[in-house]
Amino acid sequence: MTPLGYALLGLVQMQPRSGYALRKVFETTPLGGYSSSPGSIYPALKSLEKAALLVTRDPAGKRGKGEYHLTAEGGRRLQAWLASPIDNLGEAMLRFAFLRDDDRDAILAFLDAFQSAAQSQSAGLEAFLAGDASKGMPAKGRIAVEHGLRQLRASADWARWTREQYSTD
Amino acid sequence: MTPLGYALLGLVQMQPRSGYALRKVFETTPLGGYSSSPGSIYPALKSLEKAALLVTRDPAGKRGKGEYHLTAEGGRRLQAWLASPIDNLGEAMLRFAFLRDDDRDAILAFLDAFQSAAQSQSAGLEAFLAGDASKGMPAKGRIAVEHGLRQLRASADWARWTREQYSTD
DNA sequence: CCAACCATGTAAGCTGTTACATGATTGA
DNA sequence: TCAATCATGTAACAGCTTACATGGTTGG
Repeated sequence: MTPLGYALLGLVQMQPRSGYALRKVFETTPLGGYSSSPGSIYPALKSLEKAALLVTRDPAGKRGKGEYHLTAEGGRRLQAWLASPIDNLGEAMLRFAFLRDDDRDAILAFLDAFQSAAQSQSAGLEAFLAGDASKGMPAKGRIAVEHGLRQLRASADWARWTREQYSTD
Repeated sequence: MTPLGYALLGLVQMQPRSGYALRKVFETTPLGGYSSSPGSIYPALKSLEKAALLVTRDPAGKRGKGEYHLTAEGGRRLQAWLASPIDNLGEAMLRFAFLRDDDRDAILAFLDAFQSAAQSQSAGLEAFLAGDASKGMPAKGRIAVEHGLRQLRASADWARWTREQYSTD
């Protein structure tokens, strides 16, 4: 499953939607980074449907076409993804957006894991800069790595800040 | 041309290398984010060679196989890429690493453009948060966007900091 | 001599991009 | 009625990932 697939599952879980409505979300929000254009979304929806993670249900009073709903298996897969260990910080942010609002424990656990992943990646870059491997590198290479470090620190700061929001209210 | 292709051109320009040596660079530096494993690098090298942006030259006293060298056209393509307007900040960092150290003007121009791209993307996210499109969004969605904002601000800060390094020495 | 590393590839499969195609509905 | 937008797709192509295959060289 690709990030796009999980994004679709997550959006449908929040609220059943038609393919077109899902596309609109990607077009009008920063989620757009995970997709673009019908050429990826419709095939992805088809494949989720074939895998029985989504179903189209027709009615709901509206005259429109079918809306996608999450199946039980789809819900399980989404949950498993949300709870899996963090390896990729970019994908992790997508996960954060889909965590259940009422599951405070999961949110706090996520934030801790996210912060510690960011810190350990920072430590990796620092070790790289301190080590032999970076010796032959031109100055701008090292400065580019510094950019990566600043990004990781910003991520860790975000996690700290967000954790406060969630624990002190 | 993909980022990987440009990364290969840039590395070869810094110093002619064999395919294996190039792979090692990706394996042992943070540049690794742009590739992995032979399955992408060797085919990419072949295609750059077919496009006449790289050539293999055998000798150099060493008994090893051929090393890749940049052709005149390859140099032009690399230059054009380095000088093109910034649209993607991630790719821009790759470019920064390959800017010529002696071309101070280009470096300063890059940093200005990078900073202004980061700021304009920040402004875009802020506008999104202030606008109607974000109204229906759950709280965690907005907090995830805040993460994006912090990343962009960290990028802009990096550009300011780096610019100082380059102008005051 | 054998393990490790040098060194280069190929093939299958999946995703995503781009670009095009189609038809229905609706507001001016 | 005509343009815009709703709504859904398909086809060609390129790129990457994974996994496998193959041989040479070298240090212990």
